[in-house]
Amino acid sequence: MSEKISEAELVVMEALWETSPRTANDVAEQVTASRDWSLQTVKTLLSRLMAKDVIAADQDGRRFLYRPLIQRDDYVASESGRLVNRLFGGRVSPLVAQLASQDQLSPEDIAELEDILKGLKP
Amino acid sequence: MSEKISEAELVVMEALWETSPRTANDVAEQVTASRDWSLQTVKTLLSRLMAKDVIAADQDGRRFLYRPLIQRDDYVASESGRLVNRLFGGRVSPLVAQLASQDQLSPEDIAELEDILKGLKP
DNA sequence: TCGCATCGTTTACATCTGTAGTCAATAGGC
DNA sequence: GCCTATTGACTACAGATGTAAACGATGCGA
Repeated sequence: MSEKISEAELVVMEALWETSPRTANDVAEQVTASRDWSLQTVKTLLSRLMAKDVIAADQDGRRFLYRPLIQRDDYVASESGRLVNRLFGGRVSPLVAQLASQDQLSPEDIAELEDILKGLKP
Repeated sequence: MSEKISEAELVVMEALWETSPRTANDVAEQVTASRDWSLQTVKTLLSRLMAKDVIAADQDGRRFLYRPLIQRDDYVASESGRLVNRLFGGRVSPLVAQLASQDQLSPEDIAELEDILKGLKP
């Protein structure tokens, strides 16, 4: 569901998922802390996200307050699913095996994975 | 390491990872089984992959035999890592939790995950 | 009330991507 | 030896993306 969110647009979405509703300036301020973008760039990205119907804006006097229309969880789920399908034929365990072999699994990850599995087993 | 591989280019890479070295026609034949592309399109994608230095071609008479320069495992590892970093702050378990909550975990996945964890525990 | 600061909107432009046609070299058949 | 089919190279072009300047409305302070 909903159009593809590009890399740059995602940065803006993250800001909105973190706090919303908020103004364009407010978003830009947070975003430019990590990316060296101009205010105009952030505004363009907000427009494009509006066009893609993944955010909405409510007028507040002369400005707009932007808020996400899709949940981060939903986005993350669909992206994760896409990756698993694209690279692992839809199987999750090869992905984890891959990450494990890269030492990307922290002890906390391991403990939490055990809990997850326990929860799925009963 | 190495340039970004686009979605369409990845389809061609998959064909080369599966069998290589092979000719452009050979690749195209396999690829067009799943995508409705012309031979020219596949050749263009091969050129771009060459430009990105992720494949190489060895002359064989009047034609070329193409082969990957990067391993599928390496690509998959870096893409997986990118996703985990981008969406889960580098933590793997939230990703699995996410997939689990979407019922994307098959019983085989669960069994294999248990094995993976067992292997990491001793 | 008048100019300026502030927003959002429109326009711009280079690059990347998807998709493919055309061209030029060349090798093999007749 | 000449024509044709094959093959890689070059060119094309529309849409997406990254990045941003210019423009236009409008409300606020003087």
